[in-house]
Amino acid sequence: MPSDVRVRFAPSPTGYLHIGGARTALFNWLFARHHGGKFVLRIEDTDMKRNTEEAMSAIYQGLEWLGLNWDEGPHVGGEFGPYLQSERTELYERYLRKLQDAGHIFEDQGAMRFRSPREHVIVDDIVCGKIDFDLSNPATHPDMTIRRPDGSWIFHFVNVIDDLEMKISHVIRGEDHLSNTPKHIELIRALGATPPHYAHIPLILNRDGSKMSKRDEGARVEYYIQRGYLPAAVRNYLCLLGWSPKDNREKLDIDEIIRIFDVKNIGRSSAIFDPDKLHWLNGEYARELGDDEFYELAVARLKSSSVTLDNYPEKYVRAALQTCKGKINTFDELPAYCGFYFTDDFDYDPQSAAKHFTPESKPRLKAVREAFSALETFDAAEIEVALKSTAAKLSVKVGAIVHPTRLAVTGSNVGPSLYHLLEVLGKETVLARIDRALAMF
RNA sequence: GGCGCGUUCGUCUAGUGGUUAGGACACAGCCCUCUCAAGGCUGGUGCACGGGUUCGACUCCCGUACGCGCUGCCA
Repeated sequence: MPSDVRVRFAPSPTGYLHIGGARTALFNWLFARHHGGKFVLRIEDTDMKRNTEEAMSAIYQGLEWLGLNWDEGPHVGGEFGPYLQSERTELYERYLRKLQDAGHIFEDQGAMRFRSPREHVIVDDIVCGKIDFDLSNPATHPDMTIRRPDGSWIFHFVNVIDDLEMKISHVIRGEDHLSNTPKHIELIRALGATPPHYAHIPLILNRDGSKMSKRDEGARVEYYIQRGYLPAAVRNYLCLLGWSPKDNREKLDIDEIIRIFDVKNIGRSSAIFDPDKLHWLNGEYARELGDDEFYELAVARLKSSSVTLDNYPEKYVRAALQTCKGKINTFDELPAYCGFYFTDDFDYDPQSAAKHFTPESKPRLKAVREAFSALETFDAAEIEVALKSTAAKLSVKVGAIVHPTRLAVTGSNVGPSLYHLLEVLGKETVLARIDRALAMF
């Protein structure tokens, strides 16, 4: 039996996809997938002035990146199209006439307004419960305008009409619309139709509790795409804002989420977006990546950074990146983490140098150089033996020679496994870099 | 101002009358260890406040405070 669950995500093209909007889309998508229903994308572009294809592509790209495929909407079509409100004006005219004929409309300075029946409206919300709104006072609940004097349409009207026309069964949207819902219901009833089911989900807030706005860093999905986050991780994190599987699991496969997702389990209080937790979760996903997958993503990220890979054979690049796998949480950390592989011209981190380029370091580095130059095979295992025996010979801890060596060869005291990194770099390069460091003393 | 919604560690959350209030992120310490991560262990911090109801309230009711939303010819 096919499901008659039909939900929609109805953004207005403002040029980017807001992270809160993405979560609203995600919850709609999950609901549709859970019930085997349809997820519809509708673009609310009634404000014609700045609605371009470029502005909309940010929405399409963001949704696609998150894997939120729509069953009906732009690009894919569907039997209830068109899915751009700017192409549906005839429909709105028809509905306006219908309301006029029934005597629900009056004109006010050129604008068309809907005369409220002025009654109590009970919104029976799936997450918020039953809420009684008293719309009897015109002073506090003025008759809403549905069309401006210039002929353009107001959101409340076209949104409601399209939900009706597109046979939307459940309206899952941000809580900021909760107070608007009784007005929408009035309109629907005046049309002789039955309202959809409603589910208003809590908003996502900034660290300081303020509403996330377009100015905030991290408020747009684009930001996470650019910074090298993994879509599965961002999607997983978004699921956890206001929803929980209730069994302490956090990292969840999307198929598992679809299976257990239930709107009724969505919380009622707003949630603060925590970049630290997303960062951690992204690391959890990044560590699970396959070698090839990691390599592809890493190369893609490095290509858009100042690191140049052109002069290095793929085998070298692969080996180098392999030593970074599991060490980073997001790919934008990569250029700084592995840059030393792809240039000999790097600076020594001043704080590390102060600590590890000391007078005692010189003889140690020299000893390391000697041990390395004597090696026949320059691989991680041999390097480890050489470093440890050198440390033993000098009667110092391994760390006492490892740190200066790492600093000399990479410019930093943080990075991949030293033994493996040296193997990748190769004997010649390593010796040259130690010489360069030695010249500092 | 009016109306609506909300309030469990710093943050995300579990919890629906009797729990040592659980987990995760972050933070601190320890272990592991070639650094950093990862992993393991340990630690601290929480039911906004005041009244009820009840033998017993984080849980139910009423207030207060605080936050947020709506109150547009924005969406």
